[in-house]
Amino acid sequence: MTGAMTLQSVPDHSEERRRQILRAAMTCFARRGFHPTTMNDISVEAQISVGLIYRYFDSKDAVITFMASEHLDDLRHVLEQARRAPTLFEALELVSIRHCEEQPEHLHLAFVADLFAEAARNEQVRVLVRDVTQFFIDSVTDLIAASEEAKTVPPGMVPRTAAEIIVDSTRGMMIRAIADSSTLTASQIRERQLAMLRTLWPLLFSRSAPAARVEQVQP
Amino acid sequence: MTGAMTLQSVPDHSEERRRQILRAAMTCFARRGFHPTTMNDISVEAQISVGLIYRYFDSKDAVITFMASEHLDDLRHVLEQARRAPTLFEALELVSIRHCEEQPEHLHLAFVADLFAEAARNEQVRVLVRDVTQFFIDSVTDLIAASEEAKTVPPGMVPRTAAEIIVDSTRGMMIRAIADSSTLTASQIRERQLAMLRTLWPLLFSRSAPAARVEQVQP
Amino acid sequence: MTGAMTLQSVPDHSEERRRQILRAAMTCFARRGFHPTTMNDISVEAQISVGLIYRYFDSKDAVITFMASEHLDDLRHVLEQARRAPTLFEALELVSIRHCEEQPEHLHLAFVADLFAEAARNEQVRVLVRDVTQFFIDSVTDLIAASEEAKTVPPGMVPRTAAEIIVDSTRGMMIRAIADSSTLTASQIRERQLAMLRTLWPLLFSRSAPAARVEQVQP
Amino acid sequence: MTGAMTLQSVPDHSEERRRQILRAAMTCFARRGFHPTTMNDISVEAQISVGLIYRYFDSKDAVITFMASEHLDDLRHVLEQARRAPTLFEALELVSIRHCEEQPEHLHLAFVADLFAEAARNEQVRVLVRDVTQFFIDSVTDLIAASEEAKTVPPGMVPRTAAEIIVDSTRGMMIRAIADSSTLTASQIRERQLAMLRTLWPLLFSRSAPAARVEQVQP
DNA sequence: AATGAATGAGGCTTCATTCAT
DNA sequence: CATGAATGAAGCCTCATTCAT
Repeated sequence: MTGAMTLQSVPDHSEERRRQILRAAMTCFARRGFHPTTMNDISVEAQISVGLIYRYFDSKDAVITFMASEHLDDLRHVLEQARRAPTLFEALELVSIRHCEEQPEHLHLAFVADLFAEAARNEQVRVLVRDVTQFFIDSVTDLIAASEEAKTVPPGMVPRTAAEIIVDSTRGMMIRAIADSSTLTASQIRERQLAMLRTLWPLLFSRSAPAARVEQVQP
Repeated sequence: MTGAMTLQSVPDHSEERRRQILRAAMTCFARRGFHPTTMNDISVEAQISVGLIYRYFDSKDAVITFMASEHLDDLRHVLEQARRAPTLFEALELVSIRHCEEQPEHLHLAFVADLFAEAARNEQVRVLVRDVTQFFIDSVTDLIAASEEAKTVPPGMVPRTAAEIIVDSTRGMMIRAIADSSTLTASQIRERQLAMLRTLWPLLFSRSAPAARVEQVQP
Repeated sequence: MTGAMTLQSVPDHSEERRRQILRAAMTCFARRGFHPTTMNDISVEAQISVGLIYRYFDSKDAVITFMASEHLDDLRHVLEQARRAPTLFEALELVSIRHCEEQPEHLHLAFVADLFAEAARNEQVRVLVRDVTQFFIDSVTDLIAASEEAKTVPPGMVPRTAAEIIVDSTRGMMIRAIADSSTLTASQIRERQLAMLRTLWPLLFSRSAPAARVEQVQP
Repeated sequence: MTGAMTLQSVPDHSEERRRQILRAAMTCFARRGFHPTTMNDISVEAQISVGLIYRYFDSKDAVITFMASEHLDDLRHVLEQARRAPTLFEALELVSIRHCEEQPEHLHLAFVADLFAEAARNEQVRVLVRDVTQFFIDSVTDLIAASEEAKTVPPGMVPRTAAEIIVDSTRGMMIRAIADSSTLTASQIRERQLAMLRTLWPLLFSRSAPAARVEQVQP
């Protein structure tokens, strides 16, 4: 039995270390951003030596890239949950709130903002961000298409368009949240996010009538 | 007289140099981001010596901060124009398209993304971004409030809320554009931006009448 | 009995390990040289852990120094054989070819070159190289002095001088072999070495008679 | 006139710096070898900052490679002189003695040994060493072929073979000199080098007769 | 005896900034 | 005003060595 434990705990420990490093890196990245964060910062935060980080990651860039791919995994997880939500609204609530929600300790808004900035210059990260975004929109599109509400959308509004509006405005608001982060608390920001969703909701889904009007606007 | 000329031409020339440096910096920042851009990169781009940059700016950070404030000025200028647009739609078009429009050569998306990322850690930049955002929303709110369309919004939709939706989704879409920048051209991105505005438009404003007006907006 | 076995097998096993490490180190050194070879490289090559190397050697430098002294032992061994060779030519052939002969896989030219370079700065290694060289020349001198051929050398040619010429040109050619190692195969290099010896031979020894002897040497 | 001086001294100064760095590097390399020498060592020796070295050389490896190519240039220069020597003996004397002669301050034997060791692992250096060697042998071959002495060589001895023997034994002796450098002075080493040449000389060139003998040795 | 995770000093290199010309 | 050579702190990464297991 001890043998079994050992067999299990050896890779376990290794994985634990990896996570410890990633957690420390996230803390640092959230605090100062990718580029200004030094490998030493991370090692201090993780309470290990610099050299040890290189046993688990090839380079600083590898840490960033790995962290970005973790972000994609997180998102997948959230959307998995969303798919199981009883109503579309609850599903979207989960998605738009959880998307950039806080880590145990702090919002990783800063991390996500850095990720986007990094995407502008790092091909690998750009592809990741594109995948995340694509997956995000696709999933929300599916959620909408499968829902009751999709049956009563305004004319011209297709699930994908609605999904894009939701995803984009969520992200735009997130950016806004960064600027407001020293004035607003995390829960206030979350509340605001929610409020926007509640406002968009009836515009996107409920309704039946104003077809004529819209027709003219969209040539 | 030489003295007078000098007195007059120096600040003139000085301001020109300043702009030359800023233009070069923007090109570099758009290309590689703040942190990876070196002072040397800028000096080469501006075709001057490194030392000269320090005659006009205290430090690299000062260049970044100054550039951020320029961004605010640009925005003010755009909103000034928007205010003079004949219709709300045209005004919003100006605002949401021009917001992240291209430099002579390329979109400065990367610069804006970096600005947001920087906002997460640099108090000075954060305040600037907050101001930009605030000013942006306020202006759009004013535009809406002053327009004909505001009279026919859906129930519960106030000008400020509509403004927030427009601003946020514009920004969210801009982020999306970064990830897609290697796949899409600048004009395709601009077109997409425009399409979203056209979709949001009837949702936000039309509820009953002003069809005629809108007709004219869409030639 | 177990005790006896342990007492007997431990040093045995220990010596085996030592050799295993040295063999691995030689392979690495031959491949990349002293300095670029890491302790990890050696441990991987020897299929043991890094830590274990330190049970057998105090430091990386100790491995190098020990290996250098092994080189001296090898040489002693070769010269021992040479002394038992039937003719001087065969003896010299052994000496000048075997000197830098191949490991199972490849010439350890690189190792020897590193050894010489190291000699220029490491007193311990320098002394070793001096001893090797001295021993080498002395042995060849003895071989010559004891041979038939020594009786018919050109005027002014003493055994030691002939030995020096042989040793030096052998080494010089070895250096040349390094530069040619990507163009020539190990056996081509060996053949070249041999050809030089055949050329030097009549210059150094023949002056009058022992044709018959020589005939036999070259089958 | 001052202008002319300035125009001349600007590139001059740059070249001077380059040489200053190379001189310092050579001192360090001769003292401790390539790998153990740090960029900091070189900067201290050259009495400049580390960063400045990178203004003149791309990397540490570039310094080494450049230095190696300088070695080739030196050799060319020596052979140029040799070609103008009144007799073959004097020419060879120049070549075999000067080849590894001292810098203003010290023998760069250690540098050359390191060069050979480096050749075993660095393609670029290997090619350089090959070129140096080739050029060396070719030049000596030409010297011999053009000389009076070439008319009276022992049968079977062609200029190229004689050149190879001279070059190889010179190099082998140089290696030997490293091991003896703490026991012998530079001039003693030079004298020994010269003595060997004097011994080889009559073997290689003078002569007429012993054709029959040699014939049998070389099947 | 054996492992290999962990350490941390130290190497190479970059780059913001200064300053003599 | 303008240059760009020069500086040196600081970052990333490697690797000899140690030590708990």
